Parts: sequence; structure tokens; C-alpha cells
Amino acid sequence: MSYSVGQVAGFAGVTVRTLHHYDEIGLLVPGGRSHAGHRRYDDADLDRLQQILFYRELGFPLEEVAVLLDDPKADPRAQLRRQHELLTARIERLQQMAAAVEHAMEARRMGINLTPEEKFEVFGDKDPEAHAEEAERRWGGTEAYAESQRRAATYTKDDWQRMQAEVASWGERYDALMAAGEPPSGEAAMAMAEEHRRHISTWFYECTYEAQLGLADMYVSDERFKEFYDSMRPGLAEHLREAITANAARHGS
Amino acid sequence: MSYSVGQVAGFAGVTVRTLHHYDEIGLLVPGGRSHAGHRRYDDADLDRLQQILFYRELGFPLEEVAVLLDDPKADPRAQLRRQHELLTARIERLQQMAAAVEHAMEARRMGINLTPEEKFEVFGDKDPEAHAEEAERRWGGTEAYAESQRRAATYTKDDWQRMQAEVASWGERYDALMAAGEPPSGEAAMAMAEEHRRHISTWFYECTYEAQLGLADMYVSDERFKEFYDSMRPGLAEHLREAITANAARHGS
DNA sequence: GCTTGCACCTCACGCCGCGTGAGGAAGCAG
DNA sequence: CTGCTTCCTCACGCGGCGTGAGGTGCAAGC
Repeated sequence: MSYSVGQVAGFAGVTVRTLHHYDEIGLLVPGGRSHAGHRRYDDADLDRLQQILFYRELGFPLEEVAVLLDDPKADPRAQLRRQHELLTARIERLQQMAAAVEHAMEARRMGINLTPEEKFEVFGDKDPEAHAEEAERRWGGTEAYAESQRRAATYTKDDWQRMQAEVASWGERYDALMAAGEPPSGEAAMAMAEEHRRHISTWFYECTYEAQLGLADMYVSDERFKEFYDSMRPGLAEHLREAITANAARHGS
Repeated sequence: MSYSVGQVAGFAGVTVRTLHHYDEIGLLVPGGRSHAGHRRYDDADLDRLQQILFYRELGFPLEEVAVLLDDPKADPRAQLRRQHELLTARIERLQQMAAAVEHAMEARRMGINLTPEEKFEVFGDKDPEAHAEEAERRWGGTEAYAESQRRAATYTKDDWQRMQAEVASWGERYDALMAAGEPPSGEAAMAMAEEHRRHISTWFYECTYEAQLGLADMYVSDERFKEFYDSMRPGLAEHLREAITANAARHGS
């Protein structure tokens, strides 16, 4: 069985021109040609094209794709293993970016302005340590700068205030809850955790229980977030984290 | 506080040239210039750059990025929400690709050759239904073709045989296990499920319990995979699926 | 038998997102 | 004052195709 350019382009979801290009640069030379000089792709060519598209989608330059595919010590098994590894790595990367976006949103919610370093922490930044030193050495006093920026958040006026009011109301009720000695795993605290999640979902993004767990960790590990919650009542950040954990466990199963 | 090109390039992980380019095309015009004509980026510029890099990383052309960012009815909140949605969509997409890779590996393990449509199912293929009709109409008899291809797998000779031997041995023992009336949730069956997972992990890719669940579903839903296992013993595919499920549940908690 | 139409062919130029110099000025360290 | 670094502005080039332009091969309909 062999296929024409149009057919291959059809099920591979690429243009005929792309196939021509791959032929030109020797990346995918069809197994044969018809009498009239038309390209004829066989099954092996399709497999190869599939591989090509895979690596291309992950952003590899075509030249490198050729190297990967023509690597003699990489049998099909090794290829698939590599692909699988690449995919999981990419997924992890995206999840990091998602976490960063969540981080950014939380910062905005609390009126905290991030330092330049934090803004780009998910990009570039190949060598975090060296970078931090560099930053200190060259532009000095990053920490002091951060301090000075902490309250200079850019608001979006109108309904921002309504949101702030919600936060304040929630904070007062959580304060009362803790004053009453409610445990984090209790009904009341979990209800507050649930409200917290709903608040984020309506004002920002669809916040899953899993995403909320990520936030909860941040509330105790990041100084400023911790400060934000603890200013409502000392120990609130930690209490909230446990309440969120309990609430997520309840809904998770 | 304002920053020079070099500084911005530093923490954003881009080159100076890139910043120049963004200035040229009007995508990111620095807030001001120094006396000597040097670009000076302020905090708002950094925020914008962060956004730009985000969309760029997701593959948007710069022109479109400009549209997204200058969209007047998208406040910062909406931006973040959109970004979050894009990310989860991308993650889903990659997970689909991972599943497709797993699918391909299983097919190879069993010596099944996929049809062209299957090979590319994760790419292009915008309109699956229309595509299937088209394929039938134009290149007809896809099913018949698939039939003819089913045993024409390309082996990788040497250790391939050892792997096949492992599979055969596993199959015989599973056959015996079922003959002895062992239930899927029993120790013996779960041990076989675990061995199945290890087999894939050593010969192919790191197979998590979750990934194995995906495979298990495939074994009963895809005719050819089902056939493969049921040829060892009728009902084996279903039995195995339940054993895998039980084994995953045990390790999952 | 002739035209119409479609899918194929081969040049060849253009666009985007920068990389990569070239040539020069500004600013800071010794 | 001398260097070293960072900055500036052209301006050309490259990868990965898109997009014609102009021509061929083949099956269907007149």
C-alpha cells in the first residue's frame, strides 16, 4: 500500500507544501515515485512522518529531528521511551507555569507586587543560585527594593473593591472561627476552605481542589502570603492550610 | 525603579536583541529612554513582558500576542484566567499525546501495525467524523486494508525475541492462574498485574499505575488488543483489567 | 477525440522571529 | 586618560514553511 502527497497530508494534518519541504531537505524522502514523477509514501514513511510531527510539535528544529530519527543506536523502543520522557517533562513544565500563574493571581488578590525576579521565575533563569548572586552583586539591594514595592499594587478599581470586601468578610469570620477554637478538620473550617476555593473560582480561575492544595502550601512557605493571612489572625495561614487539606481529602475520594 | 535592556534580558531569559525587536514592532515599547537614548523599562513593562513571554511560549505569533494584550475588555484578571485555561488545555493535549505514545508502544509490543488514521489520530484530524467519511469515500476499504496489515509489524530482531519470550511466559502463567479460578482481586492476579507493569517499565517506558490503568481500558475497548490477550485465554483481557485496577488501588493510597 | 478539472509537479519569492555582526557612543573603574 | 562593558542603530541571513506561477497526467463528460 502506498499513498500520494494529498492523502498523507490529509491524515497527517499537514499541507502538501510541508511534505515537499521535508522531501527537499531530505527529512522525509518518499519511498518511491510513480511513473509520472508523483511522490508515493509507503507505511514506513508514514511512521517516520509521525515521529517527525511529534518532535516538531515539541519545538525541535527539523535538522535536529533528522538527527534524532536517524540515530542508529535508537531503535523504535528507545524512540518511544524518549518521546514519553519528553512529554512528561513538558507536562511538568506546563504545570509549573500554571502554578506560577496561580501564584501571580494570588499576589494580585492580596495586593502584593512581585519582584522582577519572581515575575520571571518560571522563564529563563537556568541557574537560579548564580542568578541571585549576580542580581545582588550588580543591582544590589533586591530585598530592599522588594520591600519598597510591597504595597504598590495596581488595582483595577471598581469590582476590585467588592472582591476586597469579600476577602475582609471571610477573614473576620475565619478569625471568629479560630477564636471559638474550631479545629481545621471541623465542619466549619472546611466550609471556610470551600468558600475560599469558590472565591477564587468566581473571581479568578477555575480552582480545583488540587490547585488549592498548591496555594495552601504557598500560604505557609512564602513569607508575604503567610503575612497576609496571619495579619487577619496569627496562625491563620497554617490553620487554613490544614482546613484546605482536610476539605480536599473529603472531596477527593 | 527602572531597568536597562541588559537587566531585563537578564531576568527574563531573553536576549537584548529580542527586546530591541519587540520595541521595533511596537509590542513592548519601554516606558522611557535615558538621556543617552538608552531604553528604560519600568515595572509595568516587566509585567507586559512577562505576559508576552507567556503567550509566546504557547506558540502564539507576536502579532496575536499584541492583540491579546491590548484587548481593552480583558483586565488583568481575565488575562490570568485565560492563561490558566490555555495551560490546562495544553496539558490535556500533551497527556493525550502521551496516551497515544503508550498506545503505539503497546501495539508494537504485540506486533500490531496501526492503520494510517490511527497513526495520526492525535495530530491534525480536526473533524474526526468528516475525516472518516472522506477516507472511506476516497480511499475506500480502510478496514480491509487494516486487516491485511495486522501481522506485518516491523520487529527489531534480537532482544525482541527475549521480550516476546517474557510475554509468552507471562501469558502461560496467567492462563494457569485463571484455570485455577483465581479472582482478579486476589494476590496472585495482582502480582501478575504488577509484573505486567514492570515488564512495560523495563522494556519500554516508566509505566506508572495511572498509565497502566489507561492501558487496561484499552485492552478491553480496542478489538485488537482484546484479541491479543483473549487469545492467551478467553476472558483474560477483562480479568487482567480488573487485576490491574485492584493492584493500582492498592498502591495508589 | 477533445476539453474540463483535479491532483500532482517544480521553481521562486516572501514572511516571521529573531541571530549575528558592523560601527560607533556612553558610562564606569583604575 | 585608558580600557572595558553596555548600550545604540542599521542591515543582512536563516529556518520553516505559505503562496503564487506555470506546466503535466489522468479520468470523466460531452
